Amino acid sequence: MATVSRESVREILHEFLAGKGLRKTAQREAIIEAAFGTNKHYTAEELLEMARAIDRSVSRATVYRTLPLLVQSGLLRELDLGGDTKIYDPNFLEHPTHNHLVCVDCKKIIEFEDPNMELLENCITRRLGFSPTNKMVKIEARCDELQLKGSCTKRMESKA
Amino acid sequence: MATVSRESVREILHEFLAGKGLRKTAQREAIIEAAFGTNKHYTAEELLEMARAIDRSVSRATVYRTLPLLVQSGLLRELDLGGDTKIYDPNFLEHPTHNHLVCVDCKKIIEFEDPNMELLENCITRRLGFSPTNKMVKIEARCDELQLKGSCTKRMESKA
DNA sequence: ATTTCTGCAAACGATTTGCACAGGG
DNA sequence: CCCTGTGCAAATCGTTTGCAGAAAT
Repeated sequence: MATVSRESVREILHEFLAGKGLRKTAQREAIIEAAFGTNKHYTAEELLEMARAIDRSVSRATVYRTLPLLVQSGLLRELDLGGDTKIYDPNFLEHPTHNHLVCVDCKKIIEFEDPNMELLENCITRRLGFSPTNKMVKIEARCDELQLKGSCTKRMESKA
Repeated sequence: MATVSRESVREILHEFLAGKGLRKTAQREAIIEAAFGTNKHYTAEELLEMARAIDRSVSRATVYRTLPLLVQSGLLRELDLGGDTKIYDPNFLEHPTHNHLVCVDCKKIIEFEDPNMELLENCITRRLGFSPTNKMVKIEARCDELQLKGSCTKRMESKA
């Protein structure tokens, strides 16, 4: 699935940080490693756990301070899928135009890409006088399980 | 703009509340009056102010306890447009399928309806095994001002 | 009378921030 | 060395909740 190597991500990030006069620290390295060592979504708290598995000294504050940097770099996407926790998605390099479908009950997230949607988004956005930059579409819906059984199996295991 | 009368809203809501064995109180009346006395979006805090203008005794807690009821009734829509504050939209009776476009900078919200988008949403949603219920699309983009001047006039006056 | 509602203030949970020290350049 | 980065713990901010009294049925 990952067509962009971990190395190039690290490289891009190093350039990005260097360009901003930011330093290369063990904690940031660990966070970066954790952030792009998966292609699953995660919360800040989950990223903290993952980063700590690499470097025990990483603190919550540093994760929260580093996340905005990763987002600014363009390699990480911050998703507001409802709920009180932000979700981060490391899959945008490979699928820059993908969107999200979220089950209203179990919050299961499905990523999808659709050229028609892409096209239509652009049309609508322009028609309304906006510039189609940084678009982001979320569709809330009911997953099959919810539709059939009235509740979702995944409901308890989901974190957001 | 408002084709659904305030009276029918009140009626529907009374039935809804009665059906749940809920009581009709002065505070709820004030909140309902405030919530549907406008067709603009508002936050919980803003609704509190509006409701207090009608009945000074309305408290923040009651607003927060009443909002979910109004949402359940189907007359009020809760929007997660990013940011840390939920936004409520009383315009869904008139425009049940409308979506939102949000400026990434000034957070200006534009409502739009588009039959193609509607159709496409349904197709995609079904294709992915979800049921097209309770859909909700948000497009983040840059408004004209932001694009041209690099910042938005509305930036300071916007609340969310 | 019984049960739901309410306001108040304390509790909450995610995120942010002030501070003094640690550690890159 | 200088200045940024860090962990810690306290602070925020929107929202939720426990409680005792108030009001609706």
